[in-house]
Amino acid sequence: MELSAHEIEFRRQRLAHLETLKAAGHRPYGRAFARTGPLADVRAGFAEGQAVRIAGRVAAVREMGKSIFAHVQDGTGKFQIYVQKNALGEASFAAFKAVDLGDFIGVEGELFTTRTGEPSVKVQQWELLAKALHPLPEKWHGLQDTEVRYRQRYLDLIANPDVRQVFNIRSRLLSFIRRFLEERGFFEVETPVLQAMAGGAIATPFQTFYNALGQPMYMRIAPELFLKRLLVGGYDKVFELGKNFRNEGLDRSHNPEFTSLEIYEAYGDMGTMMHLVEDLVSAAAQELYGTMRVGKAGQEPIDLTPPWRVVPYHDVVCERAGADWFQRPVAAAREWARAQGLDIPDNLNHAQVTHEVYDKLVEKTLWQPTFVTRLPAELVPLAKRCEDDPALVDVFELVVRGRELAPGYTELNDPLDQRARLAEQAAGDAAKIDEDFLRALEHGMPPAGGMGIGIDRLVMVLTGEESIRDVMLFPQMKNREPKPDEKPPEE
RNA sequence: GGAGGCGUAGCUCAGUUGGAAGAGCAACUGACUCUUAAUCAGUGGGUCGUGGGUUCGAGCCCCUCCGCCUCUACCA
Repeated sequence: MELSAHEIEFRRQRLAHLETLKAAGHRPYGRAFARTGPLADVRAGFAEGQAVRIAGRVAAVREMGKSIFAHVQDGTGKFQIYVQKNALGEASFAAFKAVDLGDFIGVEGELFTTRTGEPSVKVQQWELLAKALHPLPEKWHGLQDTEVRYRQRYLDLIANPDVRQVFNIRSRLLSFIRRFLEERGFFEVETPVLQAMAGGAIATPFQTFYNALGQPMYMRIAPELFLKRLLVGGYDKVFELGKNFRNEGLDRSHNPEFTSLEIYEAYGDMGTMMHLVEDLVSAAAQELYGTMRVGKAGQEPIDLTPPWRVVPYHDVVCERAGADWFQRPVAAAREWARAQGLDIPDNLNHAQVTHEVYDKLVEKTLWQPTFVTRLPAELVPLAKRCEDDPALVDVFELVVRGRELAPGYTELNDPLDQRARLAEQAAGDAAKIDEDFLRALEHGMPPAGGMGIGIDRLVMVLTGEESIRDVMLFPQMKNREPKPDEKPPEE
């Protein structure tokens, strides 16, 4: 990339400072530095006059002639240091003036409190740990440009402390989920991401090629079919926490690569799963926030206190479209839907019109956690039919903030029905039927409840973030096309 | 895929009717031994996303392309 005159000048200055520091005996990029502890711990254990060693990135410098105040920042917070000429000596103090914003330094000194009451370190010795050759983003407004924030997330993390909070929550959530499930006897497993056939959901997979085997491969779109093989194999309670990949568009609730939690429990059903997810999510909120009411200030809070509302698909559609909805002729249904502003082609049958109504008019109004149950069978090929109505399946969709958060099923364990429904879905293309999975089912899979929950969307619910990109450290971004006269240099 | 918005200094942003490219922070020089958005004085820094067009003259108007954001569509 071409550098502007300003960038060239900036780099020249920083390299000159680096030379100054080297001449003063500093290593430009240091080795391990034994710290008293992270900055938050030093602050928590503050004792006047105590000797400490701390390290971090220089986040602010205020020079005042023969003394300098600065802040260093690490993963836990910031801490002020006080650098005095008569404490360091002429040479060391002069060298410190070549320290730039963004550099990493380690200091040794003693704790004291300034006149304004700020805990600080009076520096006796310091060393350079790493020189930064680029400027930090502006300190007051932070880094606003969304593109830079996502493409260079490290700058976002340095400049915008709130961003770090979101990812701390995400990390603690994952840890909590593992603890919660393990305490209940679930076993964490890992199943293939690279698959010869991508099943378990309806989605376009990413395709790749395995050279050694000479065969096409796919990135998984769901772990479901492998987890069910484990039920066949005798694992009663399993879960997998991992990435799925779907070759689709991206928007603020979809990233092509996303994290899901899938859970299966033998001898259970969808009701088992409803209780489990209710307990899991409400306990997570309690653990992470100390309350079950979550969301950003200014948003309508989400109340995760159990029990959550349970409503059949039939009823929730009738609430919006009228009690006689399912008795109306399809033409009348289409007409009503169009009057509501939906785009309904003439070839949609009644069930399809109903689903449009649910998708476009109902789901987005379900703000507080709601289990929508008893969905039409054709929407869900891997779930068991309801005992009292074979046209419906025994599933729930958990909807929060108008968005689907988690589906759960009473899993289909009848291999003959499963074959028929996969065949219907494959529409005559035998290559799309996972025979290996069907063979496993034919060996007998215990009745089971299963569910999947989108971790990214769960983090969105908990943190109140509106975009999936704000809960993923490195969201998918489009490549910037190099200009024709600016080909990457060959090396 | 479609519609709209945005792209100006390292960062955050102004830029009037088409008429000499600006501010704050950051940087540099100097002063200052309790500052914390330090202060004060001074200096440097621009391919106005890209390529073309209209015009005497374009940051501004028109077209192409690139990227980001929002909506929409596809997709569960």
